[in-house]
Amino acid sequence: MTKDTREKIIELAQEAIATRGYSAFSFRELATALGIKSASIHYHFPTKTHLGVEVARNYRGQLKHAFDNIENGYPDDPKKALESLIAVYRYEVRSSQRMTVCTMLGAEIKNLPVEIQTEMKSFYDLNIGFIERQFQKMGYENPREKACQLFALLQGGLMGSKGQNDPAYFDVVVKSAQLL
Amino acid sequence: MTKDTREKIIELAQEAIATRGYSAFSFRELATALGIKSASIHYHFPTKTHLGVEVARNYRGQLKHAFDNIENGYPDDPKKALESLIAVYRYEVRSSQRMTVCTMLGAEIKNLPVEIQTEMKSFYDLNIGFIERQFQKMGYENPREKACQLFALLQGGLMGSKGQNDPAYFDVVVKSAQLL
DNA sequence: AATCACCTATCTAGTGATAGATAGGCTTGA
DNA sequence: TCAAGCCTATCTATCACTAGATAGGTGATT
Repeated sequence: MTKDTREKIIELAQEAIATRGYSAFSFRELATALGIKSASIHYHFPTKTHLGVEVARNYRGQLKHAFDNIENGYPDDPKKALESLIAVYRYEVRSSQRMTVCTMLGAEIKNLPVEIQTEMKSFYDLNIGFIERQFQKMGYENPREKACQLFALLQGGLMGSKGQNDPAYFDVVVKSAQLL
Repeated sequence: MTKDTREKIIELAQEAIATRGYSAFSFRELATALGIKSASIHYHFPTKTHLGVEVARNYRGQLKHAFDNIENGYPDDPKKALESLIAVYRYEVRSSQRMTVCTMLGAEIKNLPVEIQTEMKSFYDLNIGFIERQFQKMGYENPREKACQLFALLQGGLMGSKGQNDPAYFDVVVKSAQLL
């Protein structure tokens, strides 16, 4: 019951961060959305930094979980696994107003409390690690490098689609990943 | 003399936006840096939106100017022209705390006044247009698509380098552009 | 040449709104 | 009974923004 509130706060904060950024969301706005008062959010998270860190950790967990699922689903089909990842991004491009938490916090990084800055590295490690493993399975010679390249393409493609308000941009960009 | 103040405000605001974002910079901080009062900034720019639009326009002008220079310098060497563009990004990666104005405002887009959102499209048109022209000169079959791909790579590479605090990431990412 | 009107660029002092944060009290269920 | 969860009420700091004043320069009229 009460645990729910805490989780809902994290969920809403995550959505807000991915959509408008860390510095642009407020306790009051989350509270209003939840039908409670901003003071009550401080009960669960003493400071905005605490909440931010928790969102980051939560996001990290979701990432890990999603990657585990994909890899369990396609243990011997790395190409399908990569396509699943791309499909997630494509879905975000087409159906949401959001960036990725990783992308948004990455852009804002110089304006974040150090505790959150620290979390950033793990987002990249998870994403690139997942991609790298697929490329390994595919027998590529420089799986790590290729992974960095694909991930940059995904991030750049997502950002560009939103910036130009053109979902097709993402598809065009990702097309070049067919040189996998 | 006095014209200078206005220009210095734009300059400082641009730096602040590229570093920490539109929603994270304040009139007071610019004023303090200039040794004046925030009220004086309102003399030059009635609202934050006005200033933001002016920064965007100014940035657009700088972009255009930089691209013109490169194209005049290498009218018959599109490869060198592209290398010049990449060198600019590489320099930003290694020597500054900044993102690009285009990258930063792109991430924040859902939190920007519409007047500034509108400017975004022109950043992409300029960047991608420049790259496309070089690919045309190089006789590529789908210069526009290739241009989108390279630009996404540059944006993603810049963001990733900052997010991981690893300049080498950019170099690794851009290496894949050697398939030009 | 002197005066009057206006402009530029800044100031002081303040507005109301909102930010994150805190102290202390009420309510409810185990 | 007592702690969890949320409340009211408030604080301090900062936000963008405004009103009104002032000092110094420009320029035209007399």
